[in-house]
Amino acid sequence: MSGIDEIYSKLSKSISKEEFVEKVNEKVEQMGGLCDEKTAAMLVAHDLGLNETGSSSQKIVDIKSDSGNVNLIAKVLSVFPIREFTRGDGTFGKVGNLLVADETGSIRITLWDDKADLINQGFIEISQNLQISGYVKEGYSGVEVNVGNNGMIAHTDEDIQVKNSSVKISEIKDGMGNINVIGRLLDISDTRTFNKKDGSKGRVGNITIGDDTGKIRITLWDDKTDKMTELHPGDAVEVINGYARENNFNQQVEIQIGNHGIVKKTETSVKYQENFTPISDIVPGESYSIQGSVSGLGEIREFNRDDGTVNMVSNIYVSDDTGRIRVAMWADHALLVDELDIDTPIQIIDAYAKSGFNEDIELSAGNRTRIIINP
DNA sequence: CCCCCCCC
Repeated sequence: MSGIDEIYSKLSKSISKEEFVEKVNEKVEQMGGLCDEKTAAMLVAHDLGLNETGSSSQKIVDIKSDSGNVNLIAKVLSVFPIREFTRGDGTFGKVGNLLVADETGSIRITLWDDKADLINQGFIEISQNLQISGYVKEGYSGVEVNVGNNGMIAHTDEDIQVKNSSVKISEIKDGMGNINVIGRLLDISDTRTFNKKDGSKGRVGNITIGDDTGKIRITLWDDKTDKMTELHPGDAVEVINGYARENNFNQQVEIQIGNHGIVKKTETSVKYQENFTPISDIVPGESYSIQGSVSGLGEIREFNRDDGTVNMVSNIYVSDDTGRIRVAMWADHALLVDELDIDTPIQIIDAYAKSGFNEDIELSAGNRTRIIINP
């Protein structure tokens, strides 16, 4: 082993002796015994992106598509679920992705097979600091670092300052963590209480924010719901360290604010423009916002739901240049008919479209819908 | 981890 000791001495900051020796032995085997240990050690160092002067870590901003093998130290911002696939030769493969960042930027990491398994094994989690060795490739969404058999993922104690940049709402995808975003507060829900699995009471509430790229629902849990009483529609709101999840309710991606997340008022100015859909473009199965004027008014009706509770509904019609649609206004919204006349300008924001009475398309204005009269 | 899409 003396041949490899000399090489290892320059890499000792980046990899344990044990792991290095293991990789050297694997390399010798891979080469069918055609190279000696020292050569194998040099190849392993090369695979790991560690050159022999021992200067190891590359900054993310410097990683380019032709960087070859690289070694970087970065913080995990997001962990994406593993996918399994079948290769052309019939064997199974696994692939997983991370988003990591250092003080110079962020980059996507693609993990293959055993390395992808590290995600499921809980070895890789959001906010961890990792040392990563892999090879750079131009991926689907830009330059990424691939970590396969010859690569390495290790925990590191090194302190990493992450470039703290906020994202636009349209960039937020399922699975993202450490999300910082600024938006205009559009809507605040009531706080609901519910029973947790362990029998204790939980609290949950929602706000909706928008920026110039879209809008997104934010879910606040437990103590974080207290913050909602301090916020008002129109406020500029900053989210720090949220995480994105697709809800299992209507498959929309939302920002979750857990223990480590923050929501607060900020003085930044935020542009938001509601995106209204022409009435003739509405198809069932999605939420829409429309703007037009009242062209029909119904009565408030009370009814009993299957579970015995009483609810009320009123129906109105709204017209724009392209068409006319029925809008069912549920619960408190039903009372608005008393404030409406024919031709009253109105905006119905975030109402669900479905096929209703007589198979006509109608909008359902429930408790996630905002209705603005005389906007 | 929780939730309207219900009426005639």
